[in-house]
Amino acid sequence: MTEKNQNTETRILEAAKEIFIKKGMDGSRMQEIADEAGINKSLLHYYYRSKDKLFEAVFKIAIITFAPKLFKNLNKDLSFFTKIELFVENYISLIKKNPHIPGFIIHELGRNPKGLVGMLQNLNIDLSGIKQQISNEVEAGNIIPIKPEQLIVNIIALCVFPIGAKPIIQYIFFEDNKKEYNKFIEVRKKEVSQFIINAIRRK
Amino acid sequence: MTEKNQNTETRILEAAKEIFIKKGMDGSRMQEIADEAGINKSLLHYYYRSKDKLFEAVFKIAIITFAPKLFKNLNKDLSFFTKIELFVENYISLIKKNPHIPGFIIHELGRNPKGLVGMLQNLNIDLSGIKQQISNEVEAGNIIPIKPEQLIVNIIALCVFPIGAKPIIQYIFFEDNKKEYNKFIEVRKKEVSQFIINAIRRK
DNA sequence: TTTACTTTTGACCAATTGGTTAAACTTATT
DNA sequence: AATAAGTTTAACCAATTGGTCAAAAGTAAA
Repeated sequence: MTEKNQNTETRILEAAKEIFIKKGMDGSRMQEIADEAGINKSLLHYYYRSKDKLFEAVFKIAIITFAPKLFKNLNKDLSFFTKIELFVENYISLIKKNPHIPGFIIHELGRNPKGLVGMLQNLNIDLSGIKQQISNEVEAGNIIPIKPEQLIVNIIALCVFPIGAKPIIQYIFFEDNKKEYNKFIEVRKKEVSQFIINAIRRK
Repeated sequence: MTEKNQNTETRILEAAKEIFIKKGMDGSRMQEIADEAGINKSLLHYYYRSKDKLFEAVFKIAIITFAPKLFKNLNKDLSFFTKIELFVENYISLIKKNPHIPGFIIHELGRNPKGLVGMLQNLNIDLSGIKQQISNEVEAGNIIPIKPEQLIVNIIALCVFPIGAKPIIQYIFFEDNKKEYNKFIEVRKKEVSQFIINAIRRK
């Protein structure tokens, strides 16, 4: 693989990511992706044989961006609540940089669950560590009784939804004022973790 | 308008709702909608002139289903926390019956914000009542200081996200076991409101 | 330079898709 | 029954789209 080859392949993937994640599989055109990458449409088929193959590559990237290093602070020597604070701040920042990814994943999974859910298997996401830690905190009486799945989903919901649903929230609450909305999200980086900690802390 | 006309028009709208909300504007075919409604494709254009017009009708229905009677218990003579409990239970039940609507709205708004956000104007959603009530509760010292927008978004996020993201959650947490996932959602009808109340109640 | 190989392009194709149109069929009115 | 109006259908069309293919352009080795 020559260097120019690599460049082209990367440019294609970057362009496909941009278009697919914004418009979805069905709303994206191979020609548009080629234009975005600044190449001939035939080259798309030269590197990735079909639209489906190209989409698959982008979908994997989206999942990896969305699902992953959530728990990079998990093994550090920090209190449970501090970990929550770090996670919330990191995750909101991450989603804010890729605001279309949640909607993209949800829409595409709803459209083709069989084909795409299977793709998750390759990424073997392991939550046993964090689940165990939550159970420990419950047993130690540091937090109220709560199923690990419920707490994890709550945390992710509070981080992801407000950014995924940006257009509605920005319109309904802030009269479509982008700056007001951004301020709203910035505030959440601190407040969401306090909200969560209040909810689960033993009194 | 004769009765048969009404029937046909209704059947078309029902079919369009089914298809559009599941597959999105770009992924839906007029022929498929016609088949679903059991009529000839030309009839779609006879009642709704174009795909866009038909989509617009469906999108409005989706918004109305999603955004609306959230606050039907708002004016009853109940405590603030009881209202939250009622709202959470009602809203989760509502979304559970229409699980594709959140993803649909988010995806379509992301695809065409200019055209569709404007459509929200017609529905003049009024949150001033609930916002005022939250402010009152804060001032009365019944709940911790929190901006009404933050609390409302938190509540909706905790209700909507776990159902909108069903395929992922069902796969990651419950090995794609539908019953386990359903139990998970049922539990949330009670637990989410307790989570919220814990988070905001003055100690 | 010649040869062999990869990369890139333009021209082209078959299938699909939203939409049109004229004719057939219903229904109500006279 | 005849007329007029709305309703439904089949056949058709132009445009778009994913994909193919052979030729051109670039690259490296001989």
